[in-house]
Amino acid sequence: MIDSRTVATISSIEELDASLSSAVSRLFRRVRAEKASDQISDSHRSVLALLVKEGPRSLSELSEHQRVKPPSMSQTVNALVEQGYVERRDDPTDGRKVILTATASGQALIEETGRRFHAWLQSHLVELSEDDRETLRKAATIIRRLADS
Amino acid sequence: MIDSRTVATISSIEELDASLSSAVSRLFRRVRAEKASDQISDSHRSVLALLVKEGPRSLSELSEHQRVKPPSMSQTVNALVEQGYVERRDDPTDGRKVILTATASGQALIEETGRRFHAWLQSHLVELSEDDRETLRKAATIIRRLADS
DNA sequence: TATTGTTATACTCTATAACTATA
DNA sequence: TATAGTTATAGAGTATAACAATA
Repeated sequence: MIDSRTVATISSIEELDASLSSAVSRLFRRVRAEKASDQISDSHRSVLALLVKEGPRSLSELSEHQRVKPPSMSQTVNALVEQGYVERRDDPTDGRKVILTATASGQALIEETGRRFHAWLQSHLVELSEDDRETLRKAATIIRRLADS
Repeated sequence: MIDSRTVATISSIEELDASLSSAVSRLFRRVRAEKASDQISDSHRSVLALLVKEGPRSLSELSEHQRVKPPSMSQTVNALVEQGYVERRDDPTDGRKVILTATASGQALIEETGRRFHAWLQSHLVELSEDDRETLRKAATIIRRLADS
């Protein structure tokens, strides 16, 4: 049964949907623009950041996590190894596998990249009212739940 | 001067930054995954959606809006014209310009794409409490302000 | 001269197919 | 046989450089 209250809810959900989609998409583009002033590409940084934050991984683990095929990840890893950001060594327990580890230089790069973006976002967050920040805190939790569901 | 209260604010802003960055990034990836089940690529759809929603544009207007160089946009537009989603005609008032317009087929494609994604998001939004939706409404406004600043 | 757009060419990231080496 | 990874090759999207046409 659809009464007037249900109709109001549907309409407000469509508006929320449109508003939220647009806002998130704009923020994401802004994030990308900040990151773009970097030496390293988005996909390379994303792999390097995973190795820095979550430790060594095999090639297939990386390719699954980034949702690319193994040959693509192989190429990405090659570039990172050549640039000295990642070290590749054989897995002693399984000769088919390789273990990819971020080097000190790779760690430093990720920290610098993060520092720059977060400096941008934080400088804007600090200008908000505490009420607005509290709203964003709650929203982040809700958005994360939505994205993971 | 940094007192204990300032320190507390800095720390909470760092946490909000981390939490918000992560949540937005996850939602965006989820959005992309929904869209990926499409015939048309992300960059092409983005251009077509602009023409559908905001009306005819010149090539340089499109390239500026999407932040790509004119030759790249020229190629994107070529593909959309070949597929029948966009019509290209000369600007009667300025012989250098071209006017790009979405065709009926292009409009239909964007509507279908939107329908599918919004169905996903809306189906999740209706499951939230009204309080959570109100939080998201406020957050969308704040996030948009952040992204545009 | 400056602006609008196109063509030619190259680079990056991704994919599929075919292969090697190991389990 | 199945799994982990690499090499070869191709396609999509982007860029720069050089160009043509118009203002």
